[in-house]
Amino acid sequence: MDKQTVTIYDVAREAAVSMATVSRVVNGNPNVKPATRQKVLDVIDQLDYRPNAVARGLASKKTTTIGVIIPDLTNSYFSELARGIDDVALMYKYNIILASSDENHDKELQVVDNLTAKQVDGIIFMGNQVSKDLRDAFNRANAPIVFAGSVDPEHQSPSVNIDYVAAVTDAVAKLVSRGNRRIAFVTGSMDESINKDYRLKGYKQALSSKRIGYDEGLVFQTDYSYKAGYALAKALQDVKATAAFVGDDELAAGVLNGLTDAGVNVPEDFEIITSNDTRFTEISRPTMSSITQPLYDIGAVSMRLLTKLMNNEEIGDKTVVLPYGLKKRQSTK
Amino acid sequence: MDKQTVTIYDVAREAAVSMATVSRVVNGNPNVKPATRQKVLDVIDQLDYRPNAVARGLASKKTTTIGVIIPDLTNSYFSELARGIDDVALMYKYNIILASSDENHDKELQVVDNLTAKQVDGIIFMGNQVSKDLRDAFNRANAPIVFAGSVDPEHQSPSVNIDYVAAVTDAVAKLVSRGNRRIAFVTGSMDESINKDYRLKGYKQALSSKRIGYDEGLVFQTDYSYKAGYALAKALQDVKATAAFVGDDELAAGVLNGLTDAGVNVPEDFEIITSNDTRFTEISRPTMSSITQPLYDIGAVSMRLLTKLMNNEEIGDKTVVLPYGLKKRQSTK
DNA sequence: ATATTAAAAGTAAGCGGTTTCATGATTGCT
DNA sequence: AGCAATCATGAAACCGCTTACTTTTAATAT
Repeated sequence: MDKQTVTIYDVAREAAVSMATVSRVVNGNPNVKPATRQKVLDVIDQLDYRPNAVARGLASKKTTTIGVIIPDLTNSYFSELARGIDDVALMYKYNIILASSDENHDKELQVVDNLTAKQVDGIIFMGNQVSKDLRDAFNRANAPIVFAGSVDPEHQSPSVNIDYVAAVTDAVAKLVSRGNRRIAFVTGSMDESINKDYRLKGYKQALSSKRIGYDEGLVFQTDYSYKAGYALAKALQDVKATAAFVGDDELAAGVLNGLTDAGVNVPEDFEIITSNDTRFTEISRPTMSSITQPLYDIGAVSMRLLTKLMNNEEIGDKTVVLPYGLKKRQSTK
Repeated sequence: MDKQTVTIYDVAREAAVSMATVSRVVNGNPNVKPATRQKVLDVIDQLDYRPNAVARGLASKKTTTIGVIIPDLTNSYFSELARGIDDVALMYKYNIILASSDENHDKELQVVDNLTAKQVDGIIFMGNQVSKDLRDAFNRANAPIVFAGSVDPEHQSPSVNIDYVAAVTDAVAKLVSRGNRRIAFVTGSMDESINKDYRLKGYKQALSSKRIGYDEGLVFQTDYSYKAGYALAKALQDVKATAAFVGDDELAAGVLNGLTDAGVNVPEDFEIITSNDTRFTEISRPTMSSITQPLYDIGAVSMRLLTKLMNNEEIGDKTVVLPYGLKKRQSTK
């Protein structure tokens, strides 16, 4: 059944050297005479030897595998991050064990323990609630963690982000400056720190700096889906909002289309700014103005940071903040 | 540095049994006296022992890890499949090593060898060209492969799909029945078997059954991106096409918006049917008519099939064909 | 030539489990 | 009570590689 696999031992025998020597050439250890190295290399080639990564992992305690915890694969925001992660992981020869969390606490816990059992060398976490349990699980993992495009409210773990507060402040201020007084704040669950502690803060900040009162009735929490956004159209009209900041592009597309289908003209009667500048912002009609963030880079930088951590390199600031912007498209005047 | 990890040996000592016994209880082997089992379980609990999956993998030659080769994480078609895969993988306790191929041959090759080195128990492949080299790499992997939402033109590997030929035939026939005579065929590279051998066949079939000549000038190959589609608008008008079948939703959205922005009314002046029924079809305006496929299920079934294969279970037909449909939305009359 | 040092190669002990096989403890029967 | 059959456990080999340590070989110095 099993195809005969050739092991380091076979190579050693065939090349008439010890396993140690073979291991050395495989690992690029310089303490090998060129002639010997060549001989071994030839045998490796001839036998088509391929080192068993599992054995290697056990012996060296390094698996060259990292875990990536992602709330939702099908959400562009996360998949763009993942792409950045993936690319630099490849660059540094790490493999990725992808683990979906569905933003579900128990699942996250289980997933982390799982990754720990698999002895990953590091973990990239996307998600926005970190319970004590989860923190414990992280610690058990005995591997560095970095938060990618996700915020660690307690600033215990390294993370790479944009300045969410400032970004939202800017976005909402823009809406205000266009004369909007009743600006809805539409995001996912307020249990998520990014919403509760960052975005909402930016929202309030923008309002108060313009002397606009905060009205809780304008705050909508729902899930990050097109459908959820679409369904929100009526409520938005009911509260007489004339604009909205939305925390997710797909959600924003839903809001946009829901409103449009309800006969509301965007941007004339209602302005929308969304958050992630994913492809949805271009595809929808009207196209959507958005906060822009370097999604790919957030992923890439996270992974790069992780490699440093795994390498025990000194790193400066544990939290890196990437620049954001505001892109005007058709959903704002 | 390293946190003290507790091993099976520690548990054995503490519980005053042998490692073998601990191993047995961990693995649910029935040959353990209930009292002993309980004692061991208690110690495991007390010591917070967690088996090292790498060691396990080496000893048992099973890693409970599978490889998933995906051309593009950010493409909804694939990420929807991946979600299905992920869910049932979780169900069966498998972890996923995600490997992006970018639909690039060399990368695919490297990736497969990589997964092989990591001793994955199985592989799910998405992609549409299988060179001899790649086939060889698959064989070396010594692990079952299944093609998910991708076609193996030589029918050597198990796969789960829809009937692409029939689906495209239906779609194009629908366009014809609306009176369109010049129907463009817009997809990705013709190097991909799914395009060259399946979709195109369906296209031709639909035309010839309606006695419409095949015009190569109506066939467009490009990459699966919004931009590419958008850029195609002019060419589409130049060849005087009045409708198009498009092989990817994002691409279709590009075509749609490109046309719209060029002043062409969809569907009045130009009808579009796309292929994957992803969320883009709902978000665009007008919404897009599409072939419907059970994306999640294709992924899920693929994974389920893989588990059977890994388990050496007898399976009936190596290629499972799931039902497709046609969903009329606003991009067709 | 010989002593000293550095470079190259080998030995073998793990890494943390699984699993085969042997052995001792139980149980069932007559 | 005596013996076979069954169950529960332990001993130890092994999975395929890395690595600390030792030995051998080569190079340089004296």
